[in-house]
Amino acid sequence: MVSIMLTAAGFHVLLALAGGHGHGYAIMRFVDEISDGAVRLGPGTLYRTISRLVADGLVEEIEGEDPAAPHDARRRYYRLTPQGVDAARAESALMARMVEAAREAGLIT
Amino acid sequence: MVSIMLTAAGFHVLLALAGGHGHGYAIMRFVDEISDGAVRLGPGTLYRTISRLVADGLVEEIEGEDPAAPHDARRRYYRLTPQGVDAARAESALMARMVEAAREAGLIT
DNA sequence: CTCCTTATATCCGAAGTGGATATAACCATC
DNA sequence: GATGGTTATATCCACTTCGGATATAAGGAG
Repeated sequence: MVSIMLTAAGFHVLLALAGGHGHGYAIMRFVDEISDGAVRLGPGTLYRTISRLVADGLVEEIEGEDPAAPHDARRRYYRLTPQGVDAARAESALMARMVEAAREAGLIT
Repeated sequence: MVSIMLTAAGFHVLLALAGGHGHGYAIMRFVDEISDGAVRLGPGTLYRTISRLVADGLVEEIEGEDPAAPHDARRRYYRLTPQGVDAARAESALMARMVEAAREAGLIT
């Protein structure tokens, strides 16, 4: 498999961050919710994926914290870099084409 | 990652078969085309993925061949089993939800 | 305090991937 | 009927990624 190489887990993380879910545990819950529990990122995959995305320059850690949430010293917040946004867009477009193909094949009612 | 979990390659194969692309090489070209060349299943991943799907009961080999195509003794034809259709439907629905989330996050213009 | 949930981190065996290599049938053309 | 390019399937190896277990600890409710 080629391309800008996002794994499925990587895309889930980018999508969660694009939707404003800024720290690891929130990402995990987001993925669980959006998939109705069908996809579950365990801690191993989750934090490993985040650090890979940081190393690849698609995600960066930010120092601040969510002013709307109570203080929690354990949390580490992240956001997409411009390259991360590009990668998420490209992968979203690809996925939209596949959904379209699935619809044409009668797989979506 | 949980459930009857399809890998990305596995979903691509099911999608190609649902669209009527009945043998390995045709699947490879379908994936290449639908992704504008961004995703390429090499022979290793392709044939290994097919045999895994057969072992899991999502795909089955059929003896006949495409009457519209010239005879080619090398080809091996496949089709989705009912379970394969179910899996493809479930994965398509999940993917459609993710595309929807991507759209809400402004990732699709 | 105690206990449950939230939160991050790391380790290990298992699964999956990519690309190279191999083999051979098919087809055009010279 | 030899030659060479494309189509087609199969297998191997090193590498990456995954899932789940384990560890640690802060936060919050009782």
